[in-house]
Amino acid sequence: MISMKKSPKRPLILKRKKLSLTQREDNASKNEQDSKQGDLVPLRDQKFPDGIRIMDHPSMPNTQVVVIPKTADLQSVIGALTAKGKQCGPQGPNKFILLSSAEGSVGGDRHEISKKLEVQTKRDSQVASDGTDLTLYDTLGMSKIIPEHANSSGGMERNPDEDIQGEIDSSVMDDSLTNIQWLGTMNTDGLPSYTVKKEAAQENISVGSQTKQADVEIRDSHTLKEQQHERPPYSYMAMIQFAINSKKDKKMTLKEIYTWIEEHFPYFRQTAKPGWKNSIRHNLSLHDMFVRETTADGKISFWTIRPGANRCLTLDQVYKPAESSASPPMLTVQICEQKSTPPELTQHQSILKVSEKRMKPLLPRAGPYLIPIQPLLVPPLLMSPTTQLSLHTNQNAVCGLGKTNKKVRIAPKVTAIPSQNPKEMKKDNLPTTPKSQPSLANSSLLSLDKTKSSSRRKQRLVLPIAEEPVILFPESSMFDSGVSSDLSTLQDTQLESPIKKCTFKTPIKGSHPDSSTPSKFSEEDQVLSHHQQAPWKFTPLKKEDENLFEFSPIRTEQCITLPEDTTGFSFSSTPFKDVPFFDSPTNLINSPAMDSLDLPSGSLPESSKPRRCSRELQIGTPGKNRSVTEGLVLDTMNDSLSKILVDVSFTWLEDEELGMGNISWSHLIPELT
Amino acid sequence: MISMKKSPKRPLILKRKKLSLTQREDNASKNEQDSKQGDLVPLRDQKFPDGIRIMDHPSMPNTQVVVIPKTADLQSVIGALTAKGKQCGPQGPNKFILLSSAEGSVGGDRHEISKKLEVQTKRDSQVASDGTDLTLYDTLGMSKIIPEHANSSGGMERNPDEDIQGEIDSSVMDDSLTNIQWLGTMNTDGLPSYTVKKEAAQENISVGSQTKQADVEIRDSHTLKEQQHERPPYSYMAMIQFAINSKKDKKMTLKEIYTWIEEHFPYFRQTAKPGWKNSIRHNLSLHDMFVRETTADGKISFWTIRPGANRCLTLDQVYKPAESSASPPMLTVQICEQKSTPPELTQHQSILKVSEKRMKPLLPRAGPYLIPIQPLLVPPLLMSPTTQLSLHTNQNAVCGLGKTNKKVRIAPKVTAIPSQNPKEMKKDNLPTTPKSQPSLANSSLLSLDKTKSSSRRKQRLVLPIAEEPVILFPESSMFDSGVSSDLSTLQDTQLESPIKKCTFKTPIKGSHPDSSTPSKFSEEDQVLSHHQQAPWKFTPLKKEDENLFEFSPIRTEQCITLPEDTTGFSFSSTPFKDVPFFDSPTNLINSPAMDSLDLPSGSLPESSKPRRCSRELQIGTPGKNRSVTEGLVLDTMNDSLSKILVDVSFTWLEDEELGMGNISWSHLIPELT
DNA sequence: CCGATGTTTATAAACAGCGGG
DNA sequence: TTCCCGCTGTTTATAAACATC
Ligand SMILES: [Mg+2]
Ligand SMILES: [Mg+2]
Repeated sequence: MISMKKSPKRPLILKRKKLSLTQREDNASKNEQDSKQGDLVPLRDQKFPDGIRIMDHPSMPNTQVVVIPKTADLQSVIGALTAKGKQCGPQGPNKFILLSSAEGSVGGDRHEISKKLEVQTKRDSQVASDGTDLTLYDTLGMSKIIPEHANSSGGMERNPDEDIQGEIDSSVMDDSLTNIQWLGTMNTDGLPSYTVKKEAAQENISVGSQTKQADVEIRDSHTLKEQQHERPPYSYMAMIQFAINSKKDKKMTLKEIYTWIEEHFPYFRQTAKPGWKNSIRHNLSLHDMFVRETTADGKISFWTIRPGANRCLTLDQVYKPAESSASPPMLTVQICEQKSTPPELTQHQSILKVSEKRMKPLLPRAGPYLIPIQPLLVPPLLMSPTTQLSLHTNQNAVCGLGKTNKKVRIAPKVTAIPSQNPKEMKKDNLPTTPKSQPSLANSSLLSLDKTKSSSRRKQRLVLPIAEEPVILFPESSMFDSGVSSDLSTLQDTQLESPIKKCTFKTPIKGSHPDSSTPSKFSEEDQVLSHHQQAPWKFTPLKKEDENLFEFSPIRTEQCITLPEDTTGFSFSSTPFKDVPFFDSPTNLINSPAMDSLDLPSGSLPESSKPRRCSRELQIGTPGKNRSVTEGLVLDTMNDSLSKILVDVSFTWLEDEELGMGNISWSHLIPELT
Repeated sequence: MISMKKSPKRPLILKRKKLSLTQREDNASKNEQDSKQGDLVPLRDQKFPDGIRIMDHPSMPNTQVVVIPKTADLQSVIGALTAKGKQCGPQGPNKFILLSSAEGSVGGDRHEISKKLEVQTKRDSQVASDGTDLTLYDTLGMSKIIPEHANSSGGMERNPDEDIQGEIDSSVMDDSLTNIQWLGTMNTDGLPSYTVKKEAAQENISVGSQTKQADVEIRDSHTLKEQQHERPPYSYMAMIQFAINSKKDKKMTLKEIYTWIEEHFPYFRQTAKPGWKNSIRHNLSLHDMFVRETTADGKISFWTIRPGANRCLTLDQVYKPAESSASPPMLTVQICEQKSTPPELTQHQSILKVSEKRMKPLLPRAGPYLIPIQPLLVPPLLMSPTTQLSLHTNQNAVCGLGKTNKKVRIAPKVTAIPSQNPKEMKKDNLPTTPKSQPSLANSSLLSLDKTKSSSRRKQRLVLPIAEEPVILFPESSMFDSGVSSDLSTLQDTQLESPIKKCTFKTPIKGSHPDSSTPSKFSEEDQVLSHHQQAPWKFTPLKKEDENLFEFSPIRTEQCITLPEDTTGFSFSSTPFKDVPFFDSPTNLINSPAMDSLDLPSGSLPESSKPRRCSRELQIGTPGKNRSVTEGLVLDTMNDSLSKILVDVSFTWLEDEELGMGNISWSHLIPELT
């Protein structure tokens, strides 16, 4: 009761999860190629017959980009690459970014904007409310999460071990609803309708005037004024990036950022508590990705995105058709502007915003997070059945996904189950000795809540060599860009409707475990008892199980801070071909171990210009000539295969190279099963 | 009402504040030495006649250490250094660490531990409750804050423009009380006495067994068991450092950290909500200073402090006598273990834990923050009266402090006004159009609350040359070590006693301004109305005044991540004379501009040992041979003069050099006025 | 003196991964 | 063996306390 409506505090994360595909242990000796799954092609000899091209990634150590023709056998390729990666070990290429050299637009690949925000060059038109989203279910653990993959619209149960494998499911999930929600209207739960009208609302525009133009972009949209506005599915970090990147010079004052966000996300003007601005400032300060600059006279402060950290995320990238076919694709994964960041980008989730197709508002975690794909695709490829994988490797080794598959949303398809689909997620494990977090399980709308699971980043880095030199920050940073999914209204519903008489603390999670990550529920209990001293303290330290982690990369871009040129590589607009990271990709194939420190820095022009990041150079058409393409990341150190969206803008990879167009691995995947 | 007792969420920060001493604008041409204040001595010719020695700091760029005999004219020296700094500009030395070569123990310099925690080698004994703390008042803005500098014990008002200048005031402020509070007992406000007994309490010890020994240190102390325990004045970050640094190998598992903290700070075992562990984990992940390592087999994770970021903070440093007279002093500012961090430490607050004298629990911000000293000391030295300084520069230019002086606590003296001194802080500006935050002004105990102010770090970096090369991260990091002050119980009192009928929202802060930094009060208002939708949204963007900031350093240690040796410079114990940073200090005097990148790295033995931070080498007597000495930092780029505590352990500065002993600038300062 | 802007710290939470039962 | 649960880690959201201008 205390907490009224208000959207869920943090955007509920939709899909994440690291899929372990192989054994990962050090039985590398036997898994070279005898991965008893059959068709293990060329072995580790990169002489892929199918016209596959492999080249080193210009900025990420131990990473290679593999361009595969659509006709190639993906499974074979993955098997071969995995073997190669395993063979090379931590010092050789162990991460592969797979791109299709053919082009194919997935069914439901492009969506319509569903609203007017940033209308421009929309491709085909498919109303978001009916948008066909590509949804995948991963077959990992989390058994309690029922598929709830509704083929038509309402979410009905789906028994496990079923479809899960083609995965490209353009069913109109209730998710479509969610997509629209955040745009306004769609108020879900009946809350006291406190339409606190904010009459002023226009000074924002006036203030925005200082910034010349460059963001004349939207503004037309909102026909919806005093709605209620759902919270957008983007994190503050993502929205700030959207805002800053919308300016040609990539600089914005705090006020402009406020204004931009308010204009593009009415939620913050209409519904959000005033504290949201505090959060914006907090994010600007907290993330070293955001750097404050000042005019020469020190009179004005601008916020910029640290060169090298700017993935040039823009709202239209995730919200608009993206009209990718425009400019030449280039694999800009993270190089963008700087050269001074050798060892940082290593992480397997280092690419770009993931999973949301163009113009899909409700992206399932746009940040650098990986969007895992079905594990069954790969497991068969290599290694033995992996006797003791993480947990579920075995069960889903067969393409028939057993129950317990989690839904994973892939880029384009927005069918993310809106909020009104009472699909019972395993609906039976509810009342049992509930000890897990939320399972509050109230009837309607909360189904999705428990269902989605996600995956973060770091954690469990298989540490190449343990105590080696140079490894100081093995995988380091790969600052995440913050776009996340949400599905909102879930949390809320739980809070508001459930009157939760004092004792109605679904035993689940009533007494917090020692590690005590606060849960919404335990908190509520507190509230009920009026902060009644709560029997805190649980004689700590229950067990002793240590986890096996490794090094954990430092989370903030190391950024050698050397000369820090930046001038030439703003990227974002005109594909800077001037700086050929690698001219001939082919001759780089099979490049041996490249230490994490000596990667790209040398290949860039050492014009040690001090600061001035990418500023002037990245003016060009904002968000235009960048095209996002689906790709896969194979991390042999991790034994993971993840789906990503690659922001293609790589000099050496011209249009003809990778077919540009919206390559959809989702289409390729079915071929494997 | 909702929020019961519970210590204030964040340790209330005691003293911080950057004092601007000069005009800072670009009228540098005229301020060379004609600072119409008279006695501007040797000009910028470093030929200081008084036997002053100047040497470059081994790790901080553009920083020199100046050792001044007690007999020297401080004012003159500062004036000369300032002129020099201004002359050299951003590329030359512009920060000076001033140390006294004589030794003098300030009155009330050493305090007793007041409790038993870590009893060992206490110097003289002066009970903390009666500890004579050195307190300064800065004469900056914040007019509402009355001096409340009680010469005896109770805090009585003191009219402005008075004493403020000798500043070394050993009056027994009620602060002494505060010091003890957090040790246990001292429960201040009457809270429902929920002595939730934690019977188990011993498993912690059992768990701690895995860590051999090395932290047998305390454990004796608590005669106070089921007290109520005040929250310690240290941040989580600081406590984690205390914990990790207590281990010989500087590694700890999460559990061990939990245990260590619980054992040393009963508050977390007895009083804190279970969420504190979540906070610990959060801090470990969030701060890149904490790095997770894993055993070769990947079975166990240890948390370590990133080499180069470890200031080797230990609880006994801030809580024990420190018995500094033991080993030879060495200016170890931040070198400690690594060499690979050239450009980071630059910041003017880069030294060590500040302000708390030995064994003072309630340190006023132990982190890298600077403890500013009286501004009036310097203003007269240089520059014109600064016609339009920040705000108050003029008014306090005279040593007579006008009203509006804030209290600033200096290292040793703990007299920080406990919580029961109803000194009316300006007691008159209370009811006026209250718009400021707390001024809730309930009778007793809240006086101190509003009084203390502090100072953060970054913000307003005068940017040496604006768009210059190399300046990429001007002052960069200087990760703060998190020790902060608290004075606790303040916040609480406000919350509990004031029943605050729903409408009793002291108009003060009732309607939040546009920037809306949430305030405790507006929150309470919310609570009263049961989260009543609150009239959010305030048509934002009031004025337009831009601030004049500059670059703002990235907040997390840049750490070049090169070889990353670390082996040799653990520091902390035996003064490593083996690594003479600068043999002959004198010949380094007046060293010209030294770029921020090429400073110390060359002077260290390049044994590029990969990781293994400082681990094995810094075993020695924990917290023993380091001695903390007061010093001043003159930053000519900033025109600031700040008082710091220097952890002396610098090879080239032997005992005889800087008299070791507790040099107290507070004593020197009076000479200037 | 206040409000906008910046910096940090504290807490709560949502998840992911893993290991033990 | 499975599955569930708790501990460990990672991030994001918010509220706050301060600082600076
Ligand atoms: Mg920042
Ligand atoms: Mg960390």
